[in-house]
Amino acid sequence: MKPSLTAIKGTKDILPPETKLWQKAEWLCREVFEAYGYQEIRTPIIEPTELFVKGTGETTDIVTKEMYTFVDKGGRSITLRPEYTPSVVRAIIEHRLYLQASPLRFYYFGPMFRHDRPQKGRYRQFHQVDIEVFGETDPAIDAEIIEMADYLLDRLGVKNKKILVNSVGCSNCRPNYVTLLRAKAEEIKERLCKDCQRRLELNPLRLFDCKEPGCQAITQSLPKIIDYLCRDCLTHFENVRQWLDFYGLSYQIEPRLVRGLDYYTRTTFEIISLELGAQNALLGGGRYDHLMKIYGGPDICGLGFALGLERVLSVAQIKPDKEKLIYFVYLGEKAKKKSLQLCRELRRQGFTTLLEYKDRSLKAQLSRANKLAATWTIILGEDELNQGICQLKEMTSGQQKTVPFDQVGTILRTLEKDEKNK
RNA sequence: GUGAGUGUAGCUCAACGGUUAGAGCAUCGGACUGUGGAUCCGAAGGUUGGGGGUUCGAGUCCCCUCACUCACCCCA
Repeated sequence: MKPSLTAIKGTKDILPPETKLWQKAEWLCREVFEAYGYQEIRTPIIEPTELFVKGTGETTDIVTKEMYTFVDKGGRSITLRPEYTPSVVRAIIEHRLYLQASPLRFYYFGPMFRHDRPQKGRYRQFHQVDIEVFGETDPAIDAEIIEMADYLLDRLGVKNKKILVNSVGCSNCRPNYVTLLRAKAEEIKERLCKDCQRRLELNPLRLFDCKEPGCQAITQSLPKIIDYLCRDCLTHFENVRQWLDFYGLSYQIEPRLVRGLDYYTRTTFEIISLELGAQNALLGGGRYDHLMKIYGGPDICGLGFALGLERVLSVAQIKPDKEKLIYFVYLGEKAKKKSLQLCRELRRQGFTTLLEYKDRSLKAQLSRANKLAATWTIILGEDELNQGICQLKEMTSGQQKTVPFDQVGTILRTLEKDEKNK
């Protein structure tokens, strides 16, 4: 029978041994980001609702129907963050971080909250890894973060991925294009699906997102934004492409790639998995040149991406590092005491050891050690105790040797070293 | 928010509308009293998601509800 108290819909417990994979993935991300000069930043999970209304966009789906918003005891409207970028921008402005030497490079891990209908690769509480760069206008940085993203996914053992790149223009060229697109689309409105007719009204750019084969064929003929970029945007995009070629990355220009957040300008990109279903974007991001200004900060450009950890982990081929466990097997109260003492010493020397308080047979204890995949067991009974020794058993070979108490640590260290040299 | 599919032991799954709902894996114990992995034996583990209905009889059929899954939508 299902217990009456369960995890909230769209959320889930991450249990061992799966947590090992999370740790490993997080550690790999950290290593890669630090190698590229990023520093960790941590901001609160709850933020003023207005932060997202202003930045993410008043008309976006995220803000209009997916936020976890509540009024706190002080009467303030609080929201569990649905994305991360606005928080970083807020923190930068609040602490005047833009006065430091630019560019600023930050990375971040944490849970995000969106009230979507859960499905494969989509949860209400999900985890993102996020990087942001502020104050760098050079198109080389656009390519650099894409290169870093690609490298990170390689390190995480993600195969069958594809880089999609586009430019969505800027406040100079996009409005003209949108007007043109809307006009052209109006002409063929009848042939579009119902959803697309609605998109046409709200956000014509999203027409290209439609999955109906019919619509995809029709929208092929519609004008594409990359053909209508202003000169600056076009130059920027061409530069980004040159740098991507410089890194030897294979990518696909995807004129259909538009982002769901209002603040994007120029470069947008996604890396998708070819092994996933409908929710196949492993990470997505782009440039947001005016976001800082929207919040009343200085006019400093920014860019970054967010990576969905659940999705990445579902295709990542990573294995947790094997830990060497030393399991204590003891017989009798006196042996237990001595074992605990040894156990404590070994832990202080950096070994991973385990002693369990079950008064079970030697056989059962060894069986347990086996189940836990212990590398060694230390066996201590009356006989050993009287002689001041213990049995050190190497579990894969089954070989066992007698070791005086005061030499256990040294001998284990040599054994470890020997194994490394193999 | 819309649609479809699925809910049986901790996990993976059986059981034509008909005895007391079974098996494998996992757990614990024993065979083997101080030596694990293999094998055999045993134990424990269930309000068949919940509620209502049809029926002599419901895990099975019907309705409601909840949860999960997938898709739409949206996005990481």
